[in-house]
Amino acid sequence: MADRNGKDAKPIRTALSSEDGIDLAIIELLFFAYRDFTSDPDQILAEYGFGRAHHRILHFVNRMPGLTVAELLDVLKITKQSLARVLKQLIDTGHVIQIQGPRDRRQRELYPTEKGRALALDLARPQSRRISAALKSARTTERAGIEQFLKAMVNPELRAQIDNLPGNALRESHGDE
Amino acid sequence: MADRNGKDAKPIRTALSSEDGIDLAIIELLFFAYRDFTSDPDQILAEYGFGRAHHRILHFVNRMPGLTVAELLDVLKITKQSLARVLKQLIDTGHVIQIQGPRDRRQRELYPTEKGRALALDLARPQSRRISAALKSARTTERAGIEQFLKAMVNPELRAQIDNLPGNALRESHGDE
DNA sequence: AAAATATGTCAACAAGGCTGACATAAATTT
DNA sequence: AAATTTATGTCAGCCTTGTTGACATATTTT
Repeated sequence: MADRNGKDAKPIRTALSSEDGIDLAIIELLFFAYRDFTSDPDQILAEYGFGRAHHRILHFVNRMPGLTVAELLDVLKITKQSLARVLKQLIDTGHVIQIQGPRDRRQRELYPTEKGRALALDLARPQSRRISAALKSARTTERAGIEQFLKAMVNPELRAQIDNLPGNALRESHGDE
Repeated sequence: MADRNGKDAKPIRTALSSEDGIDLAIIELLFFAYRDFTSDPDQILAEYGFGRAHHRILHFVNRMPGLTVAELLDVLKITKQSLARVLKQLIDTGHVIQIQGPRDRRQRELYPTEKGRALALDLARPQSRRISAALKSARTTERAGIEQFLKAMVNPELRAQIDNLPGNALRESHGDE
């Protein structure tokens, strides 16, 4: 009757390692790399009382000006109620503006203001600098290999989200087209 | 008096692109890659009523068995109150156990149980599979280049956290030593 | 005219961060 | 031996950002 719920079990004292064929090195590298990659903009955002949610919205509104609320929801994969709260703050602070859709007047097209564009750039700059430095330090100037690897990490059915962004030369052959 | 707080400003209709020398391609690839990289374990965790916080704790307890609460806090960079809530659940469910430190009896050494080790492996497996597939698809079998890039993305002063993990052959020369 | 769609909004809830305050046991310092 | 510091635990409350469900409005489609 001991060990009813798994308590009072024995401790495992050996470290998990690459024994079971798990690629721990890259799993952990992705964790640490992403943690620090996001820390740069996080600091700037805090000055504005913003968070990562604001960053994501601001980034995609800048990358796809005029996208509708529904389109933004689709990229971010969150609910409209979640979006509304954060988007409202970006609108109230004059970083984003809404314009009634020209063909369908129910839609709200989202655009950055100059202020919003400037902030998006401020947030992107340290990330870009970090990437640039990392690319240099990786002796193998294998930028292409790194891009291919990262893209291949994305779910196949969602890779279109990448291809649909403007000026992304990173398109694979799609059979025809 | 118009434009008091940045509202009623003009919309910018041009998309942000690689104009200002910002590396948008890799910024976005990291975002999408990490989003999907974490989605695999997230699904499994949901079955247990766990979240990403549980995953992080479980991972590092498995990778550094016997580490103390203070050491874990240092790796995760969260407060002990945040840790306590989640760690308690892992202990109550028999995934992690605490053992009084042998030299310093104030310390609590954290160990995975068999159950905890099994779950950690279940969570790591799909991530490892995704990485393996991505490495294959990146024609350039430049694993080393990718590892170097990711490591170079981490804050220099925090790279020791990577080096201190067991069985990580990814050590740079540190001058002497 | 009726139904469907795009958006907004209200209310309530949860996870997982945070801070501040205080308690305990054990180690260290005086 | 006494006082202080350290490692940990815990209580209470707050914030952000996600969730669901319900309902309102304007506009487009059927």
